[in-house]
Amino acid sequence: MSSIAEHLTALVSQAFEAEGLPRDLGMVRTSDRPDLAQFQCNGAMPAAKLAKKPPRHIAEAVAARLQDRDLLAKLEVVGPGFLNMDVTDSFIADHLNAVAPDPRLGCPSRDPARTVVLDYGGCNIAKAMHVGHLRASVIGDTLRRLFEFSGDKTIGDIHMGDWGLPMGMLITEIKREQPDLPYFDEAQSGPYPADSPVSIEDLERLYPQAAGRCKENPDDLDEARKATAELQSGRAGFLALWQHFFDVSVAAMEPVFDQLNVHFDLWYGEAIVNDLIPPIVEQMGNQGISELSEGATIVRIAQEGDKAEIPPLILIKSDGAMMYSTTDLGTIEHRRQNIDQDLSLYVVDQRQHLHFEQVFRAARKAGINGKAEMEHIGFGTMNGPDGKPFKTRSGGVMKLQQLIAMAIEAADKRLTEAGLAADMSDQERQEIVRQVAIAAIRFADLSNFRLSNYIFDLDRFTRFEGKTGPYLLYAAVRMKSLLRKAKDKGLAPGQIEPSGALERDLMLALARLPEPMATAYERRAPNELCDFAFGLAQEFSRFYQNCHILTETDATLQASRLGLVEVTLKELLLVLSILGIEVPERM
RNA sequence: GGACCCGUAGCUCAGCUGGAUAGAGCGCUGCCCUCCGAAGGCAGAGGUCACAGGUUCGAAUCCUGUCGGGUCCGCCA
Repeated sequence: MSSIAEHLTALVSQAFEAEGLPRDLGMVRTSDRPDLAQFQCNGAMPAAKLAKKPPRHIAEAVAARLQDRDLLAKLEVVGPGFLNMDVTDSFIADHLNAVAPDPRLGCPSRDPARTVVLDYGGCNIAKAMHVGHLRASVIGDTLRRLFEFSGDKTIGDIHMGDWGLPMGMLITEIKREQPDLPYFDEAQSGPYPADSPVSIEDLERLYPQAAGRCKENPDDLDEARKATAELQSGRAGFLALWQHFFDVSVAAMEPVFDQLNVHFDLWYGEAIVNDLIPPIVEQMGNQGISELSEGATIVRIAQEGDKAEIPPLILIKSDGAMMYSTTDLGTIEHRRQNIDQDLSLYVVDQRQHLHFEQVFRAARKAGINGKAEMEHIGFGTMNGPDGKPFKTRSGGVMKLQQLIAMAIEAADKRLTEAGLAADMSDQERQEIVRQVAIAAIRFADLSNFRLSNYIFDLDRFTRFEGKTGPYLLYAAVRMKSLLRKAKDKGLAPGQIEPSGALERDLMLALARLPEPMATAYERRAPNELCDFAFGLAQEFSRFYQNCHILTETDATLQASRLGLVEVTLKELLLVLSILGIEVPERM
């Protein structure tokens, strides 16, 4: 099954080939000028150069080979050599009837399917998630859903920051407050208590406290370094304590990600690759890739063609400790050993672009990535109304939980204003409020192009009017409501029949689905799906406004329109599910 | 100093692998509820696509330069 545009592309490509021209000139796409035609092909213009013939002549020759009247309602050559096409209403209707029962709604599955690891989240143990984690997790989760739908096998990895100096700082800080805990007694090696001696609140308080102390006093810093080294070399008490940090932190993260509909398959962190680091360092030494420079072990990664000199990757600092680049190499090694992966996507702030360039080059140089391609999927920052990075009113870092709470409050207010969800139980209403809030946040974030910075404006995002998540929810709920009412009246959706212009416009919009799906995949650009979902909802509203269904007296037309509503809903729900947006039954 | 990202309507943003009259939302003006959810629809005003060159039959899109904003640049993560 393929889209109408693909179907036309195949035909027009054949015609170009028959004219002795390259096939790919026959690419047909949705017309930029819907007032002139439904579909267009611009291939005659570039062909003119190759064939040294006027583009109009080429377009006319191609057109002459396309006299398939069952398919084309219109075929004309316009302007310098545009090939404009309309397909017949019956072809469009047939296409939709074929696509409607398909769970993929006509979207092809990628062949060959690949195994793709997506690295998003990047949260740190013992530190509350802040707004910066929102984009990583929402974009990453959406790409995971998109790749999975497109036919790939996907693995989402949160890739937590759970190793290194901050852990040593925490250990020494806790020792200061509770020196009698068994974890610090070198004489014993367990078993240790099952319950954590610290809560997430403790950790969030202790970490900044410890960091401040280490900054002030070099002796404290040394102690923290020592504890870090002991942890990393496997001291049992410290490992047991660290495990509590990990568990307590994950337990705090899970509900936040649940609220956001963000899912991870793997809750790995840096700690898991600890043992892989020494062999990698040794290997790179043996390969002659690394070298000593100013006391540090570095990997030079400059390549020919670089516009500027790219600084080397530091594998081991002059004090013997490793850098996060080293850990990232460890992660690549870990994945190569454990996952048969074809591609790794790193959904991380664009500011880290250079870092990933360094890591990828070093990994390729040493061959530790195996067959896996690696790609940094950067994104811009989320700013406050002043255009600067989003902060709380008092100027501090805003926690992700706080932001979600604000969105929920705003959504609640909107629903009250609109008199929605008024007759529902508290529990039901609460869930709808959450769904509206998350739809607002996710849609707002995803509808901007990934690399752009954007301004977080909760008031705007939670509106039901305009290009917002709540508007899409409204549109989908209205469809559900309509189908419910029809069912109550004993009406069932039927075959979609060719009918009026409004129906045709909606059908054409529906038939386009594979295009944004493919573009979003190729460019790793969820905003393509947002644009499509919004355009579809608008097209539906137009149809809904003007084509009444429940009062329609022509039974065939009525069943056809109901069928159209049903497919529209299916398609909208599919796209929204990829965006991680849930739609309530009513609101 | 060097590199990367960005500059499009009053505001917030799409469009950028070259194509016809540059789009959307908000805001603004005027219409449309005896009818399925008006949280909607229709019509309209509003843009020298930062600026200057270049390539091309054709440039918001590609190239060069200038100006303006952001970011990054070996021992933090």
